[in-house]
Amino acid sequence: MILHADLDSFYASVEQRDDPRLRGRPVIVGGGVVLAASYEAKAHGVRTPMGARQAKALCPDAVVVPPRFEAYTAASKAVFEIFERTSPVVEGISIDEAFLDVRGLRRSAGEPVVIAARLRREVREEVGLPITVGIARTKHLAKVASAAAKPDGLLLVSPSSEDAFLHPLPVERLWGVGPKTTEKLHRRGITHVRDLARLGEGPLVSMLGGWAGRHVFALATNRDPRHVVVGRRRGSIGSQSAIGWKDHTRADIDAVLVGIVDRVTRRMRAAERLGRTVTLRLRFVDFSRATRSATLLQPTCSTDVVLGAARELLEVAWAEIEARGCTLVGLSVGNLGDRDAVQLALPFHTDTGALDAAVDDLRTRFGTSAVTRAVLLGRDTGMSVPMLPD
DNA sequence: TCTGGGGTCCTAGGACCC
DNA sequence: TCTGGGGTCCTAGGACCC
Repeated sequence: MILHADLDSFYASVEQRDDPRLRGRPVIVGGGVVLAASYEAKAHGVRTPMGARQAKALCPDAVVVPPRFEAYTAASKAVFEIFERTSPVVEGISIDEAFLDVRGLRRSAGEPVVIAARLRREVREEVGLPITVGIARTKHLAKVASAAAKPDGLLLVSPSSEDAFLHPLPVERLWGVGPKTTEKLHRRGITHVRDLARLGEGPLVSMLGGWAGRHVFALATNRDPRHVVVGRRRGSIGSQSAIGWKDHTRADIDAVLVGIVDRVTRRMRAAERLGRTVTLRLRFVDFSRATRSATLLQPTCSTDVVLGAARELLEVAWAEIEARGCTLVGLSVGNLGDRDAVQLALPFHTDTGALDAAVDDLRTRFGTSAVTRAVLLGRDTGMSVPMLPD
């Protein structure tokens, strides 16, 4: 069985832990925007990412506190230490959640429910934070189960009750179905998971596209072969900055760019990572975005090299920015692409079912992100898999 | 619901190579 | 001189997640 462990309202819970006056009160972490809201605040309809003004209107009693990222990082580290000693197979998803594979631990540690209850108790006692755990046979079910059990809960979806659990859920509860997909489905009268399962794969593929359609159908029919992958490393490091509504000169924007590039390359050096692709993301007043990227001949973490590339990209983009007649309000630089790929040749497949199975197999063994390309060309395929970290 | 900063994954098309 | 299959790498954008 797989556990999905998810800290509740993480940032807000850390604030309530560290300041007793905040306990039992609605707490909002953030400045201009809500980064996290305690359950007391959520009860008033406060959500993330909501503007602070709107949040205050919904919940006038809320205490707004600025974020303390060092405290969250430290708390996360402490919780992950508990994860690691609970199971050797832990896959971190973000600062506040992880999957734990507890198959094979029955003998030494007990039933999954017992392991999960102990995990919750230890996180509460040792780190002082509430955490919710979903338990199921697959990652997806465990994830959906923890969401259903929040806050401070524990939910086991037993193998015999999987469809009964999944089918009555609204489509947007599936992990990977966001606002756009939900809207597409709702327009066609598809509101619940059981509707997706009944509809079949074909109609979903024509509605949502190849991958998305197959993915959503697989989740709705409770097929999720993904394994818990240990030791995943992030594939990119980036930083961004909102630069405000007023008009900016080239010099203003360049100053922001210098700051962002400095931050990114510092973090790259700290993480001992190199990148080859510099990506410049621009955000406009109407919240549209544009991306410009350039790939260097050699991977680097040098501030000067990345800044040079970012400046060139900005130069190219500038004309388009002006043509757009839109004020630039955000800027970000990311750097990625240092994964060294090795080529794998797949056996010759004449039917897509066998090919998909082979691809799925690689994905479960190496992780979804590891298999970067699987092209079906006629009846042949090529695929590249990056070398795994040590 | 009108938006912060950090990410992941997939798609489609073009340049280029043999 | 033109056409073609098979393939890699790069760029840009969309959708999603926390």
